[in-house]
Amino acid sequence: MIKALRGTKDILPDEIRLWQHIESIGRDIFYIYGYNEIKTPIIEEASLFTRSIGDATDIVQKEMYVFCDRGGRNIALRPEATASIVRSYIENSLAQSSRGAKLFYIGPMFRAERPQQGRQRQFYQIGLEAIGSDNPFIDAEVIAVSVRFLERLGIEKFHVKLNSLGCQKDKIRVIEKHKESLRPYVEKLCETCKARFDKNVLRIFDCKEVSCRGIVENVSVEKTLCDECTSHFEKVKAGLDAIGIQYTIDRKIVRGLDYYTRTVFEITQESLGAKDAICAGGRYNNLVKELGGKDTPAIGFAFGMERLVLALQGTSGIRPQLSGLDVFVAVTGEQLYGEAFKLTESLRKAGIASEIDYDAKSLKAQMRKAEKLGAKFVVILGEEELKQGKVAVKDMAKHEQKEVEITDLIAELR
RNA sequence: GUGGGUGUAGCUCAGCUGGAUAGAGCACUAGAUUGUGGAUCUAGUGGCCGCGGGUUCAAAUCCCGUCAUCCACCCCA
Repeated sequence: MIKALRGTKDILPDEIRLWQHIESIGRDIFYIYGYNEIKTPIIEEASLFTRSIGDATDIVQKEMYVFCDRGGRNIALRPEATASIVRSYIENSLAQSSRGAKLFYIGPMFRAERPQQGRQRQFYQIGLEAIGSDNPFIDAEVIAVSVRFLERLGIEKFHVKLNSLGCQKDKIRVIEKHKESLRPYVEKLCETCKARFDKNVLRIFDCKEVSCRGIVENVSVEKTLCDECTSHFEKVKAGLDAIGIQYTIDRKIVRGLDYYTRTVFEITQESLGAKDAICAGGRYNNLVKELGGKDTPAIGFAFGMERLVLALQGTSGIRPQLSGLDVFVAVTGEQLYGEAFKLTESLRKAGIASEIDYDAKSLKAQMRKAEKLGAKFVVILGEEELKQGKVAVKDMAKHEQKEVEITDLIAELR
């Protein structure tokens, strides 16, 4: 038997209502804040991601699906959307668009990770990007959108963590500084932190090993950002304060993608387990230029759809049901299916959601099926009534039944 | 990539110190007097016991391998 690939899954009709619910609330809130939807291809030239995310990162080195197509091109399944959107922004000159470059997206991403709760190899993200401004109000606005989105969904117990990585110069300086101060202790660090020393020093400060924590505490963390970045960060905080968005400053928020600068943030949610980040994002002021566009600042975030679904299932919030059926058409005998077929078609043509079971045996079985499908009405075709041009219409909720002229049926059901 | 847990009916699971036709609940199908739903009762369908190998007179049960899955690490939404 062929099964779905590791880390991929089917989203079945029962669950998909929840997905649609999330997407529709997302679309609403994003439009309210002035964002427009964009769909970019799932496949891109692999170099787009090695250049944007960083060719030393795990995402690119170990987790990206890369293959050669028949033309010998080096293709990647996108591991995230920001790079694609920036590529599209440059390629389509969206800077010139009157709609501006506030964009949102919903779609699948691919990373060859080991699956666990809230982590799939094909997973879905819903996110947005605001390209074109470095104004700290935009940072505050973008964070506000993500918070309002969660509020509208009815998800509770989430927590905004905020940090600033500073500009490119700050980042390099901070990394060098940390390496310098940690260098004497490298041998005492745990194995993963030894690897982190070269790859991602900042993460050492987030290590759970007791020994590493001890070392880290003794290393002085001085003022790390330049004046401009400090002031920018202060304004972002002031913006959030002004509109009542709660957050905490967390110096450990580092983000794994190379392109982040200045503001970075993460939203965690309690019911998610180890993968508790439901949303993450930040500024990427150098990316547009790096991918060949004009020097343009930008900021964005992404939510993990699977994690939104988990959080929503963990909340006592709304659970959308499969939409009910208007009418179930039942017959009292096999020979009536011809009439029933025509009648059902006329109902559907009139926009009334109708179902019929051509293989049902007894009327009882058909009634049961109507009940299961959640039909509001059952239209019963009986031999006697049909001779007079009538059918029986049963209101399932009221347990009432009456005879109706076929010619009046559609009006009756509306 | 690393570690641990788990693979038995569509779903949740029992059975596992080897022993005869592999079980329950839910779900599904049908029946409980004539052409009428939800409740109840009755019956029925449905299993290569994940896959491959080994030990044994005998394997769902023990051993090895493999795949899948879950949780955690790494990393990350």
